[in-house]
Amino acid sequence: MIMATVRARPASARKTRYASATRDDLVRSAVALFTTHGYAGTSLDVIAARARVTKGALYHHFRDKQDLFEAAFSAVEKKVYAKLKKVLATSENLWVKAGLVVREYLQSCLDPAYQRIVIHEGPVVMGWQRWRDAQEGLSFGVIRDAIADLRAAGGLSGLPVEVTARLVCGALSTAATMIANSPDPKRVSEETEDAVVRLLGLVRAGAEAQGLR
Amino acid sequence: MIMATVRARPASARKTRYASATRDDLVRSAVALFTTHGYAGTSLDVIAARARVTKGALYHHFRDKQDLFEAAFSAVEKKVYAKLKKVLATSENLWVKAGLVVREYLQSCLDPAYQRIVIHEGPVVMGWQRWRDAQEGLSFGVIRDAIADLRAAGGLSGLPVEVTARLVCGALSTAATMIANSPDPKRVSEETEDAVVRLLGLVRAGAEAQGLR
DNA sequence: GAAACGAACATACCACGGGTATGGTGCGGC
DNA sequence: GCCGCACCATACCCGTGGTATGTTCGTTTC
Repeated sequence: MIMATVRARPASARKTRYASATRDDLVRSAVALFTTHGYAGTSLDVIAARARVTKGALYHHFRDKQDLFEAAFSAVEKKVYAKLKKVLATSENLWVKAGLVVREYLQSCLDPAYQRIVIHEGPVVMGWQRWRDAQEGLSFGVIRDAIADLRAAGGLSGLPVEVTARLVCGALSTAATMIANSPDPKRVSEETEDAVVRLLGLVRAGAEAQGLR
Repeated sequence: MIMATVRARPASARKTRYASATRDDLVRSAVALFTTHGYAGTSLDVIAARARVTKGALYHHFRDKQDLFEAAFSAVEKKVYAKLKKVLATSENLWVKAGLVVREYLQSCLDPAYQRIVIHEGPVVMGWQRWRDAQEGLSFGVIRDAIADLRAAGGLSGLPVEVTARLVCGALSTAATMIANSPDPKRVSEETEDAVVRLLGLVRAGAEAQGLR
């Protein structure tokens, strides 16, 4: 029984020392499957199969299913973070910049992966505390900083920054969910942006009127 | 082998024809366990045991685990709905009433059961669409109506009601989650209410300033 | 009034999926 | 050249959702 080297690997046997590549494959596979079928609806065997490995490899790189989920979470979050950071680099008027960040974040929230993994299943799978901490230095940090700038510039007298940022994020993610699940995303999207811009305008008008008095 | 009537029932054998009571027991048990251990972390056997029955009884009253979850969801939602309805019955100034509703909803969101079952796990377990529909006639309906009144009264020029209501709910539920998971709920709660009231004030000021022009 | 019927459960069993224990293989270090 | 470890596959265990079937007892029907 010689049969040479053709072991019954999941196909296209990877040689060796490609550990990080394997890890990335697993994360990509997890992101795709968690996005379409959810955390509970995706088995580890299927994730591993899509990455052309077995559960053994998976458990070599990750402690458990939750650990893999967190890796997928981070991967998705980092992309959005990069986009927001780029928008924030433009040096316009603070209020204008706030509008841009809001617009960009709304757009990011439309990504199915971000929506399901980060917004919806994140707090359930990871637990809210851990979910919050994981976002601290990423997309949420950007939004919080924007609001802090706004406050420092004089508007928003005495508004607690952290809390307000959370409120804004909550509202926006809800909005994005609404858009994504709408039968007519185009229309709802415009309506939502309109509403957000209007509200932002009202707050600005209120802040200025109050500031003048 | 006579042994009389003493069957090995899960203790305290219920006679018969107490079907609705059994159902309620199961729902109460589910609410309690889902609240503390989450949907995935709670087995049907444990739920049944707490209700002093077996899985057989559970599957007689509910199609599957998800069906039981929805029953628990409805039970929790109805309580909050009743409270909101009561607050809305007071006939004060519309803006004052809006403030009261916001305050009451925030308070309701602090209930661990409402927080975990309705806000967090609801959309994940039931799917967002179904979750949205299930809330339509309950707590969300109350908030949407309040905003509709506000708009009809002249303020909030041309704001889309449905969308705005979703934004408000999203922000408030996020706020409540933040409060509940804070190491110092008392302080964060006050801070949050302060922020919400301030923002509401800003919007009102903006609306009035804009309305005067 | 007893036989038939069905609601309201209990019991026994299966399949699937997360997790573990163990085995194998090739590369780097000495 | 052999040792050890990273890297991964295979085999297995067990908790859990779901199903199929059995059992009891009140209600109905003739």
